[in-house]
Amino acid sequence: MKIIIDENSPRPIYEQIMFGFIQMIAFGDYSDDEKLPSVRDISVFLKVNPNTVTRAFFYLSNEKIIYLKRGIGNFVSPGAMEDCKQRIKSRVEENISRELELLERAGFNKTEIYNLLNNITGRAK
Amino acid sequence: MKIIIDENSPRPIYEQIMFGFIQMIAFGDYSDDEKLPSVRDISVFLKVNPNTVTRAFFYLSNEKIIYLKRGIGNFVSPGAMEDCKQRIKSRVEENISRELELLERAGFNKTEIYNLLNNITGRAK
Amino acid sequence: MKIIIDENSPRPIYEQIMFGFIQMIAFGDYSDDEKLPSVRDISVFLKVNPNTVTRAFFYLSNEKIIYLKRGIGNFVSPGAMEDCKQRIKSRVEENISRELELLERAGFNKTEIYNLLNNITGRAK
Amino acid sequence: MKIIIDENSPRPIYEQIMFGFIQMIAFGDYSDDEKLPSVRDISVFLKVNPNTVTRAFFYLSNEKIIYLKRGIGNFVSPGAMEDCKQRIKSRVEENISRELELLERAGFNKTEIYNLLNNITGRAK
DNA sequence: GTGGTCTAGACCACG
DNA sequence: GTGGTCTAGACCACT
Repeated sequence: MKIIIDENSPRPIYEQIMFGFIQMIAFGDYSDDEKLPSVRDISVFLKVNPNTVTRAFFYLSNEKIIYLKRGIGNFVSPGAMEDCKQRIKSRVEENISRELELLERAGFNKTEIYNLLNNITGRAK
Repeated sequence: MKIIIDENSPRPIYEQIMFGFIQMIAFGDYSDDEKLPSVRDISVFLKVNPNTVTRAFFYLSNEKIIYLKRGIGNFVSPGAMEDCKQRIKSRVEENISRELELLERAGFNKTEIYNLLNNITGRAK
Repeated sequence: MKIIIDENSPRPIYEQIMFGFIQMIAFGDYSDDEKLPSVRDISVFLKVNPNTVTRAFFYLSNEKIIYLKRGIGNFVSPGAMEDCKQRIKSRVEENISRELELLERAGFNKTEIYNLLNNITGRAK
Repeated sequence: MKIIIDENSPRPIYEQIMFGFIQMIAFGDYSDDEKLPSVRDISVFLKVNPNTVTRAFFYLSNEKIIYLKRGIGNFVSPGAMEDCKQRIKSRVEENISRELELLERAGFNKTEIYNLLNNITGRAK
């Protein structure tokens, strides 16, 4: 369970949980039709109210990333891994595009933008 | 006035306004000690509650980007342009870093990330 | 065995099973005092927890549609066929009435409702 | 406000509220872009917890039947009336179809089904 | 004053 | 033991 809750983040906790599972599924920590931990276990582990976890799971099942078997638990939908990777990819693309646009609108020129990007990826290596 | 309010964005409206001014100042639309439009005019123009504009200005003056002359109006702080460019730059760096980290944690490899970035900057040309 | 379980239906599985037997008895698939399949066989066949089948049978025997001989099995109560047909009929009447009321309350007029009904029965032919 | 909560219904309260608004909008009680009562007011009126109302509104806005203006309230989406009528219609069609199928599978013949339908619509007149 | 989020905790249906 | 629903009530961001 790789989720770490940042209580001070402006993002709601249920969203952090939700995204945590998207990441783990994309990473392959849970495979198709594998059972996820129970709502109660997660809530204890993350020190969070069960309702908050339920909410996260609700969104995930709404998005068909997980499915529910009544009285049994929540399971990873088949094909969810690819779906999650795709979601993350498009989210990232969108956000980076927006950020770069912002630079342009603020008067940064191509070279400056290019350097900035190099800087970031260089650090990451 | 280049600000466009997206009511459906999860970002608060006051923040959109605030950031709009940061952008315009960075771009050079307003120079040092130039008077900004009145709260009232802005609120009418953006079809927004005057309180919301006031809040945006409150934060901006808190950040020393603008200053208030009571009874007269809000003015651009000297040196605000450079300050705003810096703010935008570091914000962008931070955000892009975070997004790239996310890709890594989701199991994307260097090549995939590199291609994705190329894709975005390519499109922007 | 004509029962098909829809795991995704909001209706509980035990109810689907229960209603499946009511249907089969009404249709004449089982006659008075005939032995029903064992809980175990049904649970295997439907890929369902035996408890769930037991619960369905419990309600059915509560309703005097079937009766239990301990250690032997469950049997169709004499006269159950007529009973089941009646149950189905009144259930259907009730439900259709409710649905039509709903249309009225939503502002549909007599003609629209008439057409809608025709449409459905037409299709069914 | 035409909603009446049936605490004993198997349907969750939030769903009853949700459907109540769908009905009222379909009926024309609220028109495009009209503000709905506040969550708090509704919760007081229906003697229900505010969270429950919030949940109903959440689903409605998910379905684009209403939209939210932050800090102001919930509003009817333009075109929601037609949408709601359509939703009700297809729901009703689906349910009635299912009920009639049931009759057939239970061994009722065309004439019996026809009479039953006549009976219901006759009563309704 | 508006809705959004969260906690604490309860009860219930289901398997 | 599993999740679904609900209450009571709190705090917060936004307008």
